[in-house]
Amino acid sequence: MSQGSEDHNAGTCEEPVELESLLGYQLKHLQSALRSTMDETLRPLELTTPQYNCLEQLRRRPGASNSELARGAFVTRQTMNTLVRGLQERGLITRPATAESGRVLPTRLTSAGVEVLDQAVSRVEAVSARMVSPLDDETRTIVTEALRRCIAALEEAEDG
Amino acid sequence: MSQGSEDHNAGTCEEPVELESLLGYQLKHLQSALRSTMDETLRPLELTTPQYNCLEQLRRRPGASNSELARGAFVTRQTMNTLVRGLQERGLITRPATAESGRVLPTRLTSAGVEVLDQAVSRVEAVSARMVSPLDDETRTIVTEALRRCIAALEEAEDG
DNA sequence: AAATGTATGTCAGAATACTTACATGAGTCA
DNA sequence: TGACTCATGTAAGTATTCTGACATACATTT
Repeated sequence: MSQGSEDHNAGTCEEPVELESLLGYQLKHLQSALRSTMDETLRPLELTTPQYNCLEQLRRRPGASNSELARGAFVTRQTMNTLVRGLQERGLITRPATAESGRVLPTRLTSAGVEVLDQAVSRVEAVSARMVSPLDDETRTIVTEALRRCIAALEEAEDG
Repeated sequence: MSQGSEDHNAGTCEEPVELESLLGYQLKHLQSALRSTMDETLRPLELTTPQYNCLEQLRRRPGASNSELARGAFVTRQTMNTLVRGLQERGLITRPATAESGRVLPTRLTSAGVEVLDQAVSRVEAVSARMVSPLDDETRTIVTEALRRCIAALEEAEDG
């Protein structure tokens, strides 16, 4: 604390901590590396990482709505909408033109989509395996659980 | 379509693993939450997270080149260039119009930039502290080290 | 039934970041 | 010196994602 604020040139000139020891920095670095590697891996299938995420979500929740997919992929509805359209035009997913009950248009994988997704999954799993290869089982569990707690800590106090 | 390969529904229908147990998923989730929280925290200062990262880099490496900043922030030179211009127009950083020796235009924080950055740093550190608050010191070390190893594993085999 | 609140899908525009491309300066090597 | 390589800065165009806005459909309340 201490906000005498006058004689504290500390704010700027102190070299606070090594970047590499900051979780946020490592997080961003790893995310960047993972994204690059995944894009590279998926390029032969003409899929981007967000597109893959969309298909993957759909595999786990067949018939999901656009908004549901968006929440699961941590993007906005609008972003997911453009994503869905692209995949729809390519024939990888289907979506009814009109809603059955509400406004929800349940989306599903086509057989072509399943085919592409199968290839994508095996590639992505290989990347994922490579990423965690330096960690033993116990460490993986610890890290995953730790990240889960960090997420909760960030989100709990947020109003929305 | 329908090819002989009907009886291997394994590729798609198997529910492979819980999403929450996948490191990549948790990574994305946490990154998303962190980004949102940081943007929210920095909004009163009229700074976005990328802009903050730029200033923060500059604090650690005064006189860094645009390309250097880009690498440190995991964005392209061009992206950092637009970022730098915006901050320059706002008077938070300075950049010589012409290069002294090579083509490098060393960038530095202005006193106004230092002032804003100081406020930003304290806010961001609060967010960061909240994020890691559920972890004890040992776990933080383990997680940070684990992420470092994952980064290395992803990057080592890459030609890029 | 009417009003309200919530969730969805979608359009339009702006912000953001990337890819491609080119020119310039410096270092290396013949 | 000249050719080659590499890194930098920048421009133009594209792609991606967001914010703001609006209409629709259902549930709840009055």
